[in-house]
Amino acid sequence: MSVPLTLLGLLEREPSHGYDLKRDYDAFFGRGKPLPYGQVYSTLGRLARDGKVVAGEAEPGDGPERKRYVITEAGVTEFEHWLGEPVAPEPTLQSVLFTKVVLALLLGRDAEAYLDTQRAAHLRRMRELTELRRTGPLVDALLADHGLFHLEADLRWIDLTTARLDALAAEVRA
Amino acid sequence: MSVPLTLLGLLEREPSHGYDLKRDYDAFFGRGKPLPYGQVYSTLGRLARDGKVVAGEAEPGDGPERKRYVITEAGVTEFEHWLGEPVAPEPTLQSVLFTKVVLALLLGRDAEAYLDTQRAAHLRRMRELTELRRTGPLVDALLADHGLFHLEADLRWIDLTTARLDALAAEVRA
DNA sequence: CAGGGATATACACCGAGTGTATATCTCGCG
DNA sequence: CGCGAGATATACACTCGGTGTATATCCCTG
Repeated sequence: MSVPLTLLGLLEREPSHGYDLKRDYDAFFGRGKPLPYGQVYSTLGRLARDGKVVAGEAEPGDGPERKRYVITEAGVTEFEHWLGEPVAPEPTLQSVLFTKVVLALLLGRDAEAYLDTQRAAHLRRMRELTELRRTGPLVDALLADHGLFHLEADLRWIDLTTARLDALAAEVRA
Repeated sequence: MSVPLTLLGLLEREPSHGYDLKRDYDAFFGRGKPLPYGQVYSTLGRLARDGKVVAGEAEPGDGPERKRYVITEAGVTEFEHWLGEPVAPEPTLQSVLFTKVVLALLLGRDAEAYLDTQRAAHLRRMRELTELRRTGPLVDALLADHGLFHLEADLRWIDLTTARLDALAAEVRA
């Protein structure tokens, strides 16, 4: 999820060490997918190489030595620009669901059965997210809603595609 | 989009060369994002290394030399399994939209302005996709619908988040 | 027969992601 | 007192996916 820019944003808040950045990232954005340490330091290394941040000398603090990273002017500029720009909305028109359906049709497999199991998996996940939405704090609720809306979108597409399966098969085999 | 499995699927249809695989992939799945040659051959190399396909000797045909790739039993098994399994529905609960909103709030930027420009970008893209949906063949229409459904999902989330912005700001700063 | 376009593959490089190793400090417990 | 567990902190090696570029052959046209 655009880790370099996100770390840059956290550094814009205040200078920090890799370890703390990882904690912050996980607290704010890590829902169910914590940032691995390996990625933190390699990302910081690239940011430093490109002049977006500067790494301080290793300082013995309480605890092991650590480096303090500070964002640069170039880093701030880049981050501001990214934050202001909207995310490109569905630029590629690709989806694994579509891929599996077409491959199933191409190879004479049961595409409708696949769509059914996919629908079931989606419904299961929607029940989980509905529960999370109900019990969690606002941040979790918003993320659950985001997931739920997109799962609903998939469900609509699954139903639509199920209805069009014969026509799609004809067009694909042509 | 899971390129290795997709190529495996195309090879299950019939043995083929890298070049033709790229053409087939683009024709069926490449909508606006053709598969680069570099990725074709490196992927085939990995599939061959892992025993999912076997590469024939280079054959002089009409045209330059080419290698014919054939799927193996192991490859078929792997592909069948993948095709039957549903895609994991929204496992991570992460989204760039959410990230940008939270970072804007954390750093005292205008999150609502960002949400507005994002909404505008989405609406613009929805008009494009609506047109594609109207004029294109069924395959394009289905992909456009998939995109449209997900853009609508984002719009709902954008509106919801706009309405909750103050509460979210309070929770994030805490 | 020269050369442009289609066919076909190889290679080098980078970012992202994963796993593992390593070193230091703190604190509790016998 | 000292020793080991756990928290803190970074480095490194490796793989995959993705992008761009180079290279070689054949075909067709003028």
